[in-house]
Amino acid sequence: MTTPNYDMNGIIAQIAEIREAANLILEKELQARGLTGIVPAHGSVLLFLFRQAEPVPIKSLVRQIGRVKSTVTGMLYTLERHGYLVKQGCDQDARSIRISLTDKGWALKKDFEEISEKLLERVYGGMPGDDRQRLMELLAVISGNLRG
Amino acid sequence: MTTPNYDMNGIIAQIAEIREAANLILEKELQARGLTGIVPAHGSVLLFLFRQAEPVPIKSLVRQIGRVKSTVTGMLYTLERHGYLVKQGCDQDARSIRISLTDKGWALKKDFEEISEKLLERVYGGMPGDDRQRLMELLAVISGNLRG
DNA sequence: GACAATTAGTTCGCCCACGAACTATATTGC
DNA sequence: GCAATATAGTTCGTGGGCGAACTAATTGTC
Repeated sequence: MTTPNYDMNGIIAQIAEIREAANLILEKELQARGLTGIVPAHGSVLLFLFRQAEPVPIKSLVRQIGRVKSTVTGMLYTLERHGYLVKQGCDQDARSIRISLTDKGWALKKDFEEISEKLLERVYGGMPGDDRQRLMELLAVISGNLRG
Repeated sequence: MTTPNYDMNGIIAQIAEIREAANLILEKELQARGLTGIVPAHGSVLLFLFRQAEPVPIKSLVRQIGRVKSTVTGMLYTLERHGYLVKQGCDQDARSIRISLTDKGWALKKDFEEISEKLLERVYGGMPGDDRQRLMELLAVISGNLRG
């Protein structure tokens, strides 16, 4: 269960495996902290909301996090149901709904930062700084190749 | 939709992005070839079945591909429904179900190989061989760090 | 041989993820 | 002013992914 074994396209399989392993670690850490209802996929939503001082329309969230509207609708429903955020109507535009974190939501910020740092340490381990740098450069190249 | 933008843990975000981009390319390629009902997640299942000369119990598939039983049940249902594989009872063990590719399933082998190669070229682009090697080494380190 | 413990698979509930269709409001054009 | 169009979100159907509970058959034990 922990280690996928399909050896299709070397790198891509390797990359998929790393991503899954990282997600697993995040899930465990969330669980260890008793943060129910939060899953790794919520990370991008939370990170975005942590940067907002005021309620923001869902639209701007969607624009930022690289997820489709309907997916966002679902995640927001989950986060709202667990009391991490609230929705409110907008006076200027009746179609728009503005979302903001509750106190319970803001309380995640510290956990988020701590968990992120912890994961990062775990990922790199004792890898030297210049190797880390090189790795990021090479990944950036690949990312660019796929984007083009 | 193409470029997720959450910049949480540099590498992990980068890795997640690459994986998603690769999946997107695979989906497009599958669609371009008219291979309906097949999604990237089926890759590990197919790769496993391509290596089997005879019907194999689901159990051994589960052991190999790093997915939980219930997930495999679902994927097999999909692949069966689309005519890529068949299930048959086992004489020795009435609990066991043996699966095997149909002709339509075996026909995927060629596509699979071509698409894999194409993706690999796309991923690496003009990256020199020693850089590729170095990248794989560094990824292996990270993979090891997460596994431990 | 009877009963307990394993094992193989399925089912169910929950979640992310997508696209297509839909509702309701806002804008634009004339 | 009003019809056409664009925009914000939701809903629905499909599918992967997980864990927990369940069924049925097998194996182990006494």
